[in-house]
Amino acid sequence: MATKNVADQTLRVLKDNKLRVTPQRHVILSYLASHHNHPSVDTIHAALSKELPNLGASTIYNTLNTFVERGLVIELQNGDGSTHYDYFGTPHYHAICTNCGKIVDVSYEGFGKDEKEFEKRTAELSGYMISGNHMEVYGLCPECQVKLGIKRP
Amino acid sequence: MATKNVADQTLRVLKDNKLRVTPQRHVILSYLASHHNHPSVDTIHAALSKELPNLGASTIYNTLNTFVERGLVIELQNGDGSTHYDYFGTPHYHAICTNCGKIVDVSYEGFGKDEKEFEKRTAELSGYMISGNHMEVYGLCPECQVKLGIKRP
DNA sequence: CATTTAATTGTACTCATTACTAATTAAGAC
DNA sequence: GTCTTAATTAGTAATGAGTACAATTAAATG
Repeated sequence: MATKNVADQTLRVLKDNKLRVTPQRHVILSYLASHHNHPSVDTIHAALSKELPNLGASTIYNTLNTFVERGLVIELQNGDGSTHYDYFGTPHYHAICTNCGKIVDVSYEGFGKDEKEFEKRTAELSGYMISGNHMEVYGLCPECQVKLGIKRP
Repeated sequence: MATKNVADQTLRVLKDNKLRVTPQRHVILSYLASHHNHPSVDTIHAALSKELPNLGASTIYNTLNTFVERGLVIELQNGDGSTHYDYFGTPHYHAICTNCGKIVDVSYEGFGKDEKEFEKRTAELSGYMISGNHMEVYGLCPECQVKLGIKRP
């Protein structure tokens, strides 16, 4: 059994979600699935304009909003004024640098279980019918600690 | 020992943070400390314009940004396009309704401890020097579940 | 293929937030 | 209390992310 490439995988994801398969959607989702750089709309636009020269910014907004509605992708704010996007393959959360805005994925064995437990507890406490969560941790990334001359205790 | 009122408490908070005490800052912080409605800049402006008729929107933005920098207040997005603010008295997190945007505070015995543990683990995994976090859970609030005719399992 | 229905695009627009500047004011020294 | 000065405020203009809209294009279905 050969390993599926990203294009095949994302094609299947689109079909499974009953989304009409357009080159734009396919390319955007493939970009998100193969990069872990938490791009903004601008970043995506710049990266894909070689592949699809007529790709419009409004299409990217539309497409990403559709993906977010289906839960394929999540939105992140890092304080630079624009929204960043992340394809949500395996359970993880984010550490965001308060100095340079860098976002990294964090996970550990059992995070998925902890997360479910947290959602269940929240449902009991609040009465909300939970559909998802964001966990973000803020701080200085290793590079900025060096750059700012900060010693770790 | 008499219980301090909100105005006295917030005055102390401003002084402790070495912030110059202005009526604007005092009134805005008192509003946040005595309301748990997670207001936007507009909401605050509308609520305080009786008390301070000349209060400018830019002052509210400046003031809130100052408070956020000092960690007195945190920012929240509920998807309506504007930023909401919350005075951070005791450790808690937020449940946000994906239908109406309502934000409620959630906490439980031991949440503060869990939170610290989570930050410590994140520091070890990512190398970040942690200064804070946001935990948010999304779902339908009880009112919207009824409104949308959804049965809870 | 032909039809139907949805997606894309570009432009115009909205509106939250920031930048900038002149006028005002809080805090501390005398 | 008055003075000094450095910070804050308020108003307006500017920015820029994101949305609305209408015409065009393209995917799905049979």
